[in-house]
Amino acid sequence: METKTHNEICELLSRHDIGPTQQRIKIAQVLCSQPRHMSAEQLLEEVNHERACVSKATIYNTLNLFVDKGLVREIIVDPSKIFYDSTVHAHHHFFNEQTGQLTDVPEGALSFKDFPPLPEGTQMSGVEVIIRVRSA
Amino acid sequence: METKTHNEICELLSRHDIGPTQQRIKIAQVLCSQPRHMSAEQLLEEVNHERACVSKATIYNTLNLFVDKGLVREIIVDPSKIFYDSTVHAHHHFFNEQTGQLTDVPEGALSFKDFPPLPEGTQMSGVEVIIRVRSA
DNA sequence: CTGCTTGCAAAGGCTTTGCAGAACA
DNA sequence: TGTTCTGCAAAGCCTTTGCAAGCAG
Repeated sequence: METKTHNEICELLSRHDIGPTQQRIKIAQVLCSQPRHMSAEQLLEEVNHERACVSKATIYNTLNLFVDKGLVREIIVDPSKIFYDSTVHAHHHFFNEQTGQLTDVPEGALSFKDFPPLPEGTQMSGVEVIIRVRSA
Repeated sequence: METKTHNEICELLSRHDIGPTQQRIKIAQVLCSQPRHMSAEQLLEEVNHERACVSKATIYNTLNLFVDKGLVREIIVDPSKIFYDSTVHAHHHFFNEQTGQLTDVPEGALSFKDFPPLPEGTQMSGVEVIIRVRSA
């Protein structure tokens, strides 16, 4: 698996104003080394692959911190759990309802022709397109 | 509030192959008389507005049944609860992250120019566009 | 009568929180 | 040394489930 160096991760964290602790580095290493979509549970499992060393509470605290600081993005597609996406810039997703797999729509493959005006007194904070699929 | 008649609701239910019990009629009356987006909790409150007569379990059972039968649609925008939408045909949503308000994008106001091919071996089951907004 | 439906209470799963101990500057 | 972070356990919230009582045909 392609990974970023320890230094690259630390820079990434400090660029987002996040103090580099061991646990945060470990979590960022797994989630942010490449474009990925993971649930807290998957992340917990992978981070602690060899031996447990990051607790569930820390996983959640850290993910919320990362979201807060704009390092990762929350994707809401499944009522039972949140996915975290290491790709922050605008892009869209396929969601396989049967497998729970979340994958990226290739950049530029989706664009709008008409786009509606926002409701009065609001500003946009993001657009998400979820293309739900199931095995044929 | 504009409502459908008892008979219209019963027809609607039977058209979807749902046996018309008192509780189901009451729930459908609230949710389906006009285009609405409601959480289970909102629905529970409104159905039992005068005096409690539909239990929480029945609300959930009934909503799942309605979704199953295609009478209403689930909207996943908030990790903490599911919204149920009485408008079934394809349309999209504004979601105000601050107020939790979910509103419809007017029909025809949004269209795609480019649309990506689906992943191998899958068929589409739906497309949802969520435009997240916050008060300006 | 027979099968489906309801509703209570309990369980379940994901996430958050409180608080004491650990880590770091 | 003082502040921040971690981690355990417990709590919280939404939703589902088990099961006995109720209703409808």
